[in-house]
Amino acid sequence: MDRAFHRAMLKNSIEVRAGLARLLDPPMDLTRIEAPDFDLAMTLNSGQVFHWEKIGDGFYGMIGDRAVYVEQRGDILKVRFGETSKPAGETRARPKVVARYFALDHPLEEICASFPRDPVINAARDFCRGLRIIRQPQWECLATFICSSMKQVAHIRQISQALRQRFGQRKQICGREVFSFPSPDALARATERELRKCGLGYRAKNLLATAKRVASGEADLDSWRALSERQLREQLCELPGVGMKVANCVMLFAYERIAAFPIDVWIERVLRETYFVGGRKVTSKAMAEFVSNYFGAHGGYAQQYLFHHARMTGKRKSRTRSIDCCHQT
DNA sequence: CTCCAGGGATGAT
DNA sequence: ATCATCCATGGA
Repeated sequence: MDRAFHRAMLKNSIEVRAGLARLLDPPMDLTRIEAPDFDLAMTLNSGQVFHWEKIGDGFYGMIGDRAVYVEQRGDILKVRFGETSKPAGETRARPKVVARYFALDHPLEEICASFPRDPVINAARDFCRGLRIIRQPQWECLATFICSSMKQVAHIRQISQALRQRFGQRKQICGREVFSFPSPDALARATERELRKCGLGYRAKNLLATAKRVASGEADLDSWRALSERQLREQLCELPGVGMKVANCVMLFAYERIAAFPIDVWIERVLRETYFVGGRKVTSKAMAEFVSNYFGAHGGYAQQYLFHHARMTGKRKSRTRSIDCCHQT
């Protein structure tokens, strides 16, 4: 009977563990949000935002200071917010916040229809159906892209995660930990050495200097929303670690300036191979002028589609192409 | 192992 | 105004 007792305990233990495991699963009472013409996974993996983690069917991350779980079922998003530390923790998801973050109001059909017609942008448009330019918090976006210089997307994700874990606030969603992006003050109080421990390398100095400017109010990111495109770019470029490319990313991803056209190594490769074939000595100014004229008012979207398509179809410098012709698995 | 990455600041032409 | 060089780090 002693053995029977142990068996009963073991069974009980297993059932308890199974119950706990169920609690850690995404809960059933998810808020449903209609999201037609939207591809959540492609949007979150397109190199515009770096902290969402895919586990199972959904993504765990944060929108502002709220922990969020979100998964896509066809044209429906199922969402849950984590408990907030603010008045009487409510966990009801607020669809408006999610819809705004994922820019579900952007008229994608209209935007895509405004693209010029050529084989390269056509292919990118078809490949990236449902990819949206999301609305990111300004500081989070600015700081992350200061860290992005000469880093691969995987590295940026790693740096973002390290900064969040070390300097952000821990939250919980569906039994998992997520961390908020640290405030300007939190980073401004850090030392360069501490930042370097997050894998920042030489970017630590720039991030720290910019954090101090923002924390002190010398740089008022929110008030810059009223500026013209040119004025906004000017202000951003005065911040340490921010040049044309990063400024355009922040304008595109955090200021709704969807004409902004960041030119990184991938996009430059596409431009040179597609629109500047043979032409030597193409200055960066000439490229910026060309894309502004050619892609127009929604150039940022065209840029993001070209970027994601080029990256996913892996067209780096012609690699050792020896065995990708006729092998079978 | 080597290669390269969502670049920017700096100093020399 | 354009150009070369250096800057750290780690995934592929």
